[in-house]
Amino acid sequence: MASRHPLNLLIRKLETHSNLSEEDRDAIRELPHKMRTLEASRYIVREGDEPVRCSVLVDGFAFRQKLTGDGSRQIIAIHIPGEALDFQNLFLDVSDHNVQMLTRGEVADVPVAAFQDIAESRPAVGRAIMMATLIDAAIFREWVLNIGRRDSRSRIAHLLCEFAVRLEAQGLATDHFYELPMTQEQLADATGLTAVHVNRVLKSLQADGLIERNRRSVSFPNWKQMRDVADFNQRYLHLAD
Amino acid sequence: MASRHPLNLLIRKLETHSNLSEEDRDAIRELPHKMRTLEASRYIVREGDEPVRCSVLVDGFAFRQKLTGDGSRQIIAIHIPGEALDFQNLFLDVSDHNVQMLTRGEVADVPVAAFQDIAESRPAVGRAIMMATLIDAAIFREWVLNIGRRDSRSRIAHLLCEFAVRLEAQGLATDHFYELPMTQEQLADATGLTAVHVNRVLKSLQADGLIERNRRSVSFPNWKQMRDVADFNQRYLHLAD
DNA sequence: CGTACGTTTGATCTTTCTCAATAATGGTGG
DNA sequence: CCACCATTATTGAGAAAGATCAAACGTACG
Repeated sequence: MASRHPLNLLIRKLETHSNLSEEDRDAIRELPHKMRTLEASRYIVREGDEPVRCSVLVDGFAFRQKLTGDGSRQIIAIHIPGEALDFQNLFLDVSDHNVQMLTRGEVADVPVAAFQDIAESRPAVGRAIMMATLIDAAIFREWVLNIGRRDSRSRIAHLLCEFAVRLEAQGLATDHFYELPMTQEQLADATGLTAVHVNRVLKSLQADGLIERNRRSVSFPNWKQMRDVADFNQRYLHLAD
Repeated sequence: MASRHPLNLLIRKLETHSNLSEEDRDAIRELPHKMRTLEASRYIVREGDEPVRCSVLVDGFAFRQKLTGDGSRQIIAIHIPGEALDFQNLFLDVSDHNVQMLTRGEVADVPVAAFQDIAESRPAVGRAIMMATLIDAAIFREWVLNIGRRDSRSRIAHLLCEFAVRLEAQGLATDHFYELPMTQEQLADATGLTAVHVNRVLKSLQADGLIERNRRSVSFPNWKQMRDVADFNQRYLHLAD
């Protein structure tokens, strides 16, 4: 059944910002690929690697990460199902950062050449891939702003909002409610803060009725107010409609 | 004379990470373009704009910038002559950030369609443009790390090192000596600090013999040590050789 | 020569970090 | 199903980095 195809999520993702024809979609489904199940924290790309294949995240979550010389970690991006993890390195000789699984999950490994072929033979697909890559860059830019110029409260709120909107766009959450697969330590590495401080900010957001937490799930009783606190404007995500 | 051609700098830039043939270079020189002289702080792209042309910086410096809701500014990237300022927006409908001149300078405006044509008709050029875009993204990632996880001293040192290496790769500086066209206020907006603190850090770097300043020019008496303080590793710039 | 902008300095305040300890949670082997 | 262990979350107290406020000093330029 077509809806079970592992690359359907990639199609859905590409269609949040471009238009594809039925033939384009079929061509994507016909991409050769091999499924792999990966444990949490397993590396998918390591700094210094030459890119060999292109992995599409099918199930679970992943993140990009860089380390400073003294070993502290900065999470640069979080990836959700349907997103390709290697477009950023596809045309470069060596990877300049790491990509790791955040949770247990599955990836579909597609040969680089197959992606290059489809991008050439189907201009709409090529354009969609280019756009997805540029939107990743737009998210990096927003993260620079978030970490450089927002205080810890807005910063964490912004991350939570971004995640909510991206999950909903991808059909993986509704009503601003979702499982947040990150520990407070990881949240800290994503926001340039410490885990202790993240804990305090989360509690304060909760005390103010801006978020509700239960285990790892999060929801926003007052989305509008939350968006204000987060200074969140989704333009940079370039979602259609 | 060919060496005077304004797009030669773009060619030089593209050749720091890809190979182009003589025909590719000629085709770039034949791109239709119109020169404009712009004053410092003049906007080239504004958030919300639809991209219409693609400007290549020929002389002077420019920067990318985003603002928070309460008006504080984060500089996301600095651009030097030879770099294209609109690749990041070329395939997206609306710009999600601003691009402004840092100093007085000149840009060559190239019609978007001309860039798309050359990218299609000359695969090596298309690939070089793609790579330049991906390297911009790699620089954004390093900035996230820099702002998120380095202290103010390393942070500023890192910015100064990056600038030195990029200028030298582009043939615009030698021996780790250059004119830094930024005020301390702008340096602060680029590093997520305040101008006052930037001033203190610069003085301290100077006191420790790591930098020498004279007006706006900077040099590094001890590059190796500077690189250590900055935790600077140029891999993310993906320079050939 | 005066005005605007950029730099420098001092004093004080805040945010966030660090260190340390305790509590909760989840998963595992028996 | 239970006891145990490792990880994650929570809390408090004190320290530090960097911000803020305010003023003085330089410099460039009309």
